[in-house]
Amino acid sequence: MSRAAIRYLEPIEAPSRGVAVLDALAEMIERAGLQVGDRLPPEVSIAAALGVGRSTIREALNRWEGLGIIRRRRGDGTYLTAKVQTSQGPLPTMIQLEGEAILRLLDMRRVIESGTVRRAAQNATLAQRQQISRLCDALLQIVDTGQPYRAADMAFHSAICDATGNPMFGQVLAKMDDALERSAESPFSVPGFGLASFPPHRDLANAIVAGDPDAAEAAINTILDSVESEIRQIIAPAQTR
Amino acid sequence: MSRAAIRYLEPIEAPSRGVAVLDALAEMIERAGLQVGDRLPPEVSIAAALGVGRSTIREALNRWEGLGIIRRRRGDGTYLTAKVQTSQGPLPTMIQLEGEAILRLLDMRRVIESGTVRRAAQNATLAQRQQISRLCDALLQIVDTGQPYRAADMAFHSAICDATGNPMFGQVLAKMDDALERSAESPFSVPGFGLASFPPHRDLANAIVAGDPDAAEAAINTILDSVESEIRQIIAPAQTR
DNA sequence: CTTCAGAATTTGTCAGACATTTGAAAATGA
DNA sequence: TCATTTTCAAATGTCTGACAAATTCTGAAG
Repeated sequence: MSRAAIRYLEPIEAPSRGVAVLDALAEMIERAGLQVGDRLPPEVSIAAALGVGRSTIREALNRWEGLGIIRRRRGDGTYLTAKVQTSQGPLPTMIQLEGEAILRLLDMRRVIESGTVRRAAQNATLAQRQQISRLCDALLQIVDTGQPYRAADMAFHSAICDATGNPMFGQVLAKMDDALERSAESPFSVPGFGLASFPPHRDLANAIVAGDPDAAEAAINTILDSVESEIRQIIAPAQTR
Repeated sequence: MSRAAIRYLEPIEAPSRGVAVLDALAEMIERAGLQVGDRLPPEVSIAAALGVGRSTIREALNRWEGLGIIRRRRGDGTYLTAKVQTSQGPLPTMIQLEGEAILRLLDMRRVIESGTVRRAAQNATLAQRQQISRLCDALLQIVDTGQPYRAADMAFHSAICDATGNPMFGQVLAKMDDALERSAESPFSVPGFGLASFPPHRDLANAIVAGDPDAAEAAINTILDSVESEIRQIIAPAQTR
């Protein structure tokens, strides 16, 4: 029964209830041991337990729904669709949740990027392969000299997307890039972010030029592995365990 | 003046106002030419122009705020902090698809679906595997008896998405489904569409239950192959190239 | 021209009400 | 007894109205 979970809620008094509500909810979910698929207490109960209006609860839950953390079904209830890890520390739970959303986005990106490089390795024209190799050289040189690499990186990956023959890959990856950059704790704002991921770029370019889809997929996975580990370090610095 | 922008809003009547409001807002922002940093019209004006309550507007804006698209300042207004990607997901709303665009979307879908079933085969819990197997049985029986299979098919794939542990896969695939259905030449409006793709569904369910990612990917590719060939037959006559 | 008080505007929150949908218990029928 | 239909309680979706709080604009006083 989801009813039992509401006893883990205490009235809140902090200013800016919006974020406070999310913190209280995250704590409740953890302490009540709610799992993915479980139903949350109804909005009216949550509102009553926290001593706030239902509108406030709904506004908070809307944000979570946008992030894919919960799913609501009219006439039924609200269900948990993703794991909520508060990490039990002094870290603001809200930040933590956004971090999990970033990791999910990156996982999504890994899938699309795998398909992209495979198709690029198979479908690229000779001119496109030369262009990719050239842009990779330019990118690595810029990184070596310590200059801002963002533009060159995007040009490199953009060329790969063009080589797939399906412009949708480029559009979708650009959207996901935007979403990452605009995130609350954008990894791109961290100085030196992503440097470890550049050496494998040479492997990726070589694999595409050689027309080897498996090697290209392996290379992009290596790149994304290092990016993911860097992001994990950013969003979970207190996980000393 | 942000006031001028509200004339691009027209009353909406679709069911489920929440998403309709976001679409209307995105269209307004585009048509009014609002840039990053510009102020949106006040909530009351938007609500009045759309003919909905302010609560509905606020719920929609809250999702955007959670995604970092807008920033709100109490007593001041709401400002655009990022280029609007219509609707909330990482995928753009591909409003009108026709001809080759459908095939490109299907190729995109093949990539995402491959990643989805692989993750489902690896991460699904025992209960989720049983649920998937059960839903597959129900789906095949419905198809055999000639009943409308759309709902059962969506339930089956939805269960697979849930099993990935990453709700974004479900969101993205649902959005692609919507795009296909809304398409000018929607394959779903063709009677008997997709029937050939159902026998391999059993293989897909078995592979996920057995936890075999490679077999699951092979099965989903077989399914999508038959769907693609059917779509080609539908759209090919119109393109007597 | 500068400064400051107050009005106007805008978002944040609350309360109550009704609509719509869902799920399950209860009633009905064979 | 079992299957089907009806009814009803519960939950989310939406609207209205109101007030609080913060910001910006306005205008008068110095």
